[in-house]
Amino acid sequence: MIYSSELIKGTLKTIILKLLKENKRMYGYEITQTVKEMTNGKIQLTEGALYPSLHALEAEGILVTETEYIGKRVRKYYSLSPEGKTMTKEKLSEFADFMNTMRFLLDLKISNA
Amino acid sequence: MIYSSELIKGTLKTIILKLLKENKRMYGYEITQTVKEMTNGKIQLTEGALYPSLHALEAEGILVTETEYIGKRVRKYYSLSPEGKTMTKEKLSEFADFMNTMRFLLDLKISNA
DNA sequence: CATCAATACATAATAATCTTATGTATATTT
DNA sequence: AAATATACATAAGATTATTATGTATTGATG
Repeated sequence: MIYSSELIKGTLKTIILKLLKENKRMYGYEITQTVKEMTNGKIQLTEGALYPSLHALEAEGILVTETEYIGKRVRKYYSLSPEGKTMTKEKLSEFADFMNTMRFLLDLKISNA
Repeated sequence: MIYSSELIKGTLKTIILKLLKENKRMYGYEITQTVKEMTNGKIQLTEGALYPSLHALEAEGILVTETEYIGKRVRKYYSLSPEGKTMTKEKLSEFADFMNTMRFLLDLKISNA
């Protein structure tokens, strides 16, 4: 089962920031694979959404990049700038609050699995 | 504090369906006020998002309407069609699953407040 | 060894959805 | 009397995602 796309809307940047917080630096393809594995395939980020989002975050100064070559193939690593670290804390805190609000609003049961 | 708009994206239909499940029938303005009250102002649905969404759900046969007059002022009540009730169960189940996935992915703490 | 799948980037056209602004009108509060 | 609240609606613009396409290298499979 893959979630309907509207559900995932608006969560992409939060996911990127959290993964970069935990893993110091990651490249685009690695992010898609990590999310896919961690969610058992339930969330599959598309390249058409991911790359423009990474570029935007870089342009905003939230992310910084290092380009490396693996053989002849380019790999672009992203990591959090100082402002990015601050923003990540804020975004995660806001998201946690939002989830609690939604859980209350929709009267959902908590799974502790 | 009001949540950043991107966070709320994609949750509107789920909220509408859940409220109509609990309250049998509601009108648009009532939905905005109820959500505002239940979330202490943290989620404020805008009319420009709500009304088109209600119209779309009606066109899909998910919602049915009854128009009433309160004095000279029109009020349009929405309620779930049989298909709407089925869809509501599915959407809420999917959303609960999604929340658990996101909570795991972002490693968020659970508030039982 | 040739072909397919996976890795790895990027972007453009289109679609979907939301924000912001505007419009109309009635009812209530100050 | 004027401002605020109630109650609907829609249009222009912005944002963000989907889908499709493009390029190129590397690894696996028959």
